[in-house]
Amino acid sequence: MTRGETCSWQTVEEEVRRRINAREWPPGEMIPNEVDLAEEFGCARATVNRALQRLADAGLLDRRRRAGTRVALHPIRKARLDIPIIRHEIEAKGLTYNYSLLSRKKLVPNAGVQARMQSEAGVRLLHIEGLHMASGAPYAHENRWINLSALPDAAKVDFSQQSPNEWLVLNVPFEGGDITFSAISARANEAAGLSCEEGTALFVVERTTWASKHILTYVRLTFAPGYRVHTEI
Amino acid sequence: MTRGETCSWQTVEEEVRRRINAREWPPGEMIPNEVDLAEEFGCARATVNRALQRLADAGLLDRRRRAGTRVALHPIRKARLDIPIIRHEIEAKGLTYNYSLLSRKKLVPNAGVQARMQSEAGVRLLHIEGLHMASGAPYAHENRWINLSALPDAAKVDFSQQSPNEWLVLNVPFEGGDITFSAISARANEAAGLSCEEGTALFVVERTTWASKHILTYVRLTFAPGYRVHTEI
DNA sequence: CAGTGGTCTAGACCACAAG
DNA sequence: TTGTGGTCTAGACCACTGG
Repeated sequence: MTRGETCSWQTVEEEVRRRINAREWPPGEMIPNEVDLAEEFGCARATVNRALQRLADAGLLDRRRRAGTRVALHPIRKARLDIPIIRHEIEAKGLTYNYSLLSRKKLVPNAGVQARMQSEAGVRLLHIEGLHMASGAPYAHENRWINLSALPDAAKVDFSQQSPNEWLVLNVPFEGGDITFSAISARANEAAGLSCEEGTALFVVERTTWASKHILTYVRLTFAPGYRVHTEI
Repeated sequence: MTRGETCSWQTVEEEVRRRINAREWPPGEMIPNEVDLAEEFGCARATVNRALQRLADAGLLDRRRRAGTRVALHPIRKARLDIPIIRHEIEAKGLTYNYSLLSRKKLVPNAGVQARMQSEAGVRLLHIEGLHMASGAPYAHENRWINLSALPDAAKVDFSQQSPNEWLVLNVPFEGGDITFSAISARANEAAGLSCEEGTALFVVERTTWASKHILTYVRLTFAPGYRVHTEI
C-alpha cells in the first residue's frame, strides 16, 4: 500500500473495489471501520462514507450499524435500464418516426386488465391501440388502457397525431410503476400489425404506472421481430 | 410554503419531487440555486446538494456547473434490475433447484461467438451446455463459452455438480458486462431441453462479462415458456 | 451499554462553463 | 470573469443493534 496523497471519494471507491476484486478482502470478510479507513487514506470520514455507501448501493458491500461493513457474499449485480419514449428510441437510431392510431374506444376491460388497473367491475376505461413505425417499418404495437377517473383529461385527446405513450410522458407526472418483460407468440392481430407471421416470437413489455396510489395506465408493447433490450452492468 | 422545522435530505428530496410533480416547477424550468434552497429549507447546502444529486441521478433534474439546475424536459426513467444466480432465483420462489450438465468440450467457436468473446481465430474456448431445473421442471437452458486464457482455472472444473453460472459468480470477480434481452423461437435442441414444442416463443438473456479489458465469458440463457422479468420504476 | 454507520453543519476551496 | 455545482473537512449528534 502506497500512502498516496489522493483523498477523493472516487479514489477510495476505486481502491476498495480493487481490494475486493483482488480478494485482499474476501467475500464475507469484515473490512475496517470508517474511522480507520479515513486515517489510512488520509481523508475525512465523510469521504470514506460516501465511497462505501456507493459500493453498498452497488451490492458489493453489506453495511449495518454497530455490525460494521463486510464484503457481500453473493454480489447481486444491478443493471440500470433506461425507459425512453418510443419516438426517441427510434430517432436515436437515426430512423424517422411515424405513428398511426388503430383504435380508440371506451370499453369495459376483461378481468385480467381490470385486476391490473385495480378498477371496479363494469367501469369503462379508455382503450387505445396504435402502431409505432421506424422509417416505414412496423416497430411496436401499443395496446393501452387509461383510467379515466384518474386522468379525465385523456378523454379529450384523440391520439391520432400523438401516441398515448408520448402524451402521457409529457403531460402526466407519475410516481412509480411496474415493468415486465416476456416473450410471446404473435397472435393474429399483432402479426398483421407488425407484418410478421402468426406464431413468430415477439418481445413484450408490459407496464403499469401509478401516482398517489391510483393506477393511471396499463400498456402492453409488442415489438417487431428482432427487437432487443440492451444494458450494462 | 410552511417553513417547517425538518431538514433532512429526504425531506428536501420529497418536497422537490412534489413541486416537480405538481408542476410548480414545470419541465425545463430553472430552480433556485443550492444556497437559496438551503436557506428556504433551513438546512446546510450539503443537505440540499445530496437531495438534488439524487434527483439528478434519477433523471428528474439536469444539473450543470455555472448553468444551474433545471427540471428535466423528458424525465427518462431508469429501472434497476437485479441479476441473481439462477439457483437463488429458483429457491426464492420456494422451488427446489436442480442442475444437469449436458455437454462440456473445448471447441473453436463460430464467428459470432468469436467476435463477442474477442478471441482470436482458431483458438479453442471451453463450451458448456447445461439445464437448470425448478422442482423437476426445466427452467433455463445455459449455453456458455469461457475464455480459458483469461480463466485457466475453469479447465480444471468439471461443472457436473455446480453450474458454470454459480462457479463463475463465486470464484471470478468481474468488473462489468453487457446484457441483452430478446425473444426467439425455440430451436430443436432448446425445445427438447425445455420440454416444449419447436417454434415456441422463448425469452433469452445474453450476457458477456469482462475484467481488466478481457472478455471472461459469454452466456446465452434460454428460459422455459412463461418466464418473465419483473422490475419497478 | 458501547461501537458502528447515518446524517447534519459551517465553512472552505475547486472546476467548470456561460456571458 | 464570475456564479454555479462538486467536493472535502472537522466536528458533532443521532439511530440502530450486537454483546
